[in-house]
Amino acid sequence: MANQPTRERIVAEADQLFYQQGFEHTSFAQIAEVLGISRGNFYYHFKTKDEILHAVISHRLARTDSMLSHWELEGETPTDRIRSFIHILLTNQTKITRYGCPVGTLCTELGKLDHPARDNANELFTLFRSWLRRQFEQLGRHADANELAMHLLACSQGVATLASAFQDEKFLHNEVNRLEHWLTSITTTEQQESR
Amino acid sequence: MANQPTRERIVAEADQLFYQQGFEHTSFAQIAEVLGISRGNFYYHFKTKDEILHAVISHRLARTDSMLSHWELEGETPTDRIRSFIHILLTNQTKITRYGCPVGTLCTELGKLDHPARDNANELFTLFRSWLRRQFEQLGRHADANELAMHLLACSQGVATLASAFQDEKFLHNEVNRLEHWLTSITTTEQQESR
DNA sequence: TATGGTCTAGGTCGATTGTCCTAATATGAA
DNA sequence: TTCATATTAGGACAATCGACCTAGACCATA
Repeated sequence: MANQPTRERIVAEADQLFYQQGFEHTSFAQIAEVLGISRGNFYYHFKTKDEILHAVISHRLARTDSMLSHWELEGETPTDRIRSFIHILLTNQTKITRYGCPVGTLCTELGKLDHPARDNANELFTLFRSWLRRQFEQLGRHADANELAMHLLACSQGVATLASAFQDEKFLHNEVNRLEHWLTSITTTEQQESR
Repeated sequence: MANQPTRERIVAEADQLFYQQGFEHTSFAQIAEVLGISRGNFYYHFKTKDEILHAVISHRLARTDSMLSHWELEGETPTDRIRSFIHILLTNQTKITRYGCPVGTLCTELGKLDHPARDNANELFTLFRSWLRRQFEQLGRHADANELAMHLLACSQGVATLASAFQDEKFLHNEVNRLEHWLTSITTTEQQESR
């Protein structure tokens, strides 16, 4: 049977390093060195680097999926749930300020590399997008739910990029406040319209 | 004397390839092949790859600076000038949909590589930021000019990232319309407040 | 025609990359 | 214990990377 610990350790470390240094810039030698295992050992668990990338993306997809489900159970109203999304910017503010958004930077890199796993990585975006769209629909915004979801996704994406470039956590907080106000205005507008 | 054409051709081609494929993923061999010159010829004009990167960034800085000056002369009101900024998303929509924002993707990559030229590349952001801040100040928004500039920068940044990930030009147009409405609301709000 | 500086071509270097191979070790069932 | 399987270690491979070097072509001026 597969030795899960080692395989999982590889995926977990590759996940971190791909995020912090980028996929291409991270080598087998480095992952092996950090984990304290030999380079050759890799090819028992993964035959190619792309296989590791695929495993990392799958891992992220699963983790994201469970996080969204958790938000679904935790938040009482759609507004609360959308707020949960906005607040990942605060939860991960240190890492985001250093390395940007894990989803956006990976998709951008794979896009430039014209890598086959690009569509796979984009699924991460789609996961958030579909979830957010559903929340906006539950808010009564059936007509423009998709547009609102994409807008919120784009905003948080830009916030992460600039916060990372300027290493500015204060800016990040400002934009989170702005997004919260926007979310409130969306909600109240909807309530007014639905009356 | 220096043979400017060859050096300029190297910078121009490296500029394109760094944008389309990323800095690290672009090799000397490829640039040389595209230009039809020998690899060794590079090292007469540039001693290291970082020198080429530096030249590319300087080239972009100069071009951006002249573009901003042009907008300054062309636009009659601050609102018109800010609109010019928003409209680069339309002007370069094809490239942005394919490769994302040239500034954002470069800064993100250099950040992950922990490259010394990172601060240099961030100057591109600062150039836009300062220019936008000045426009908002001329709009009377002295208190939050910097915040508004950062916000607009972040929005267009996020739009470029998502338009690239989803290869969606329609979304890009939607967001440009949204930004234009936002700009109008900013202007009218200011006029109301200043009365 | 000479001369000296500018520019180019092509080969070579060590280091690193992803990949592969084989031998050794660990593990667990018979 | 015995043996098959699962797992690991470490060396070797070709390819590619950035970098360097040298010989020669080009070109202007004297």
